[in-house]
Amino acid sequence: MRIATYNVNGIGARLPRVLEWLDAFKPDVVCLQEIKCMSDSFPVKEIEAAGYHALVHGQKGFNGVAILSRAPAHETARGLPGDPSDEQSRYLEADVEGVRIASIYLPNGNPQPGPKFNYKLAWFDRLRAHAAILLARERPTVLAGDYNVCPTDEDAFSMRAMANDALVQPQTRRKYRRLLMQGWTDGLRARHPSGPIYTFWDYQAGAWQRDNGLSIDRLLLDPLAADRLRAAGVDKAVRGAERASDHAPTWVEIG
DNA sequence: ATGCCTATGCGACATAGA
Repeated sequence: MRIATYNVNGIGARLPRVLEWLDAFKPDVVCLQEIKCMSDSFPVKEIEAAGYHALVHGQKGFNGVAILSRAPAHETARGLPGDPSDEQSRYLEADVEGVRIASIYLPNGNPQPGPKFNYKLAWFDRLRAHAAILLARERPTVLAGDYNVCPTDEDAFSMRAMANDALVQPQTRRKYRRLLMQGWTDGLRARHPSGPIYTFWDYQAGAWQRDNGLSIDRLLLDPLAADRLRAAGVDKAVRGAERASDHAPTWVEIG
């Protein structure tokens, strides 16, 4: 079973790229982030024609997550629990063929310090609280998404360029590390333990051409899913296409 | 030191991204 996460940066602009990629790589489950549309504006017809079911948690203009799956998906959560006043669509969760899968769009948090950074850190705390509940179920679980954190210096092309960015701050890294320490395995790093394995390249300053990337899209596996981990990777070539997202699809294969 | 680029919205520039 191949599970992918892909921040598409607007499904309206990205649909041709997504359909090409689905046809070429045929992932079983796809967690999308930044669809940037309302749920009823999502191109369900086109996705279904490509052979996928679609669960959509949208929002006008910004954010928005979805889960695409070849097998039917049974929704288990819409929105991250813990703050009823949070109206941003950044979390969707479902069971697919016995695997609990979450599509996560963790807040960016820039500029820092400031209210957006505080929101990011608070969101991280809520995610950790919910993740503990998922772990306690002791069922195969994959938390897939754009975590908006470079966990180590190796996950950024330049620490000098990123020094003031919310993605590399010690507070951000601490939250991510605390999440992992609950018992999650970072599937991408488990299969690529050292060196750059970027998943994002900025549109600006020729970042793609210079390979100035960041590694911020990850899939976290509970112990049962981690035991079944076969492979992990980044579909880097997708980033080089015309009108590409600034993120590349990132995936794990579990047996 | 700043902006570089891209997507969206009821738009004619602003906001957000990372």
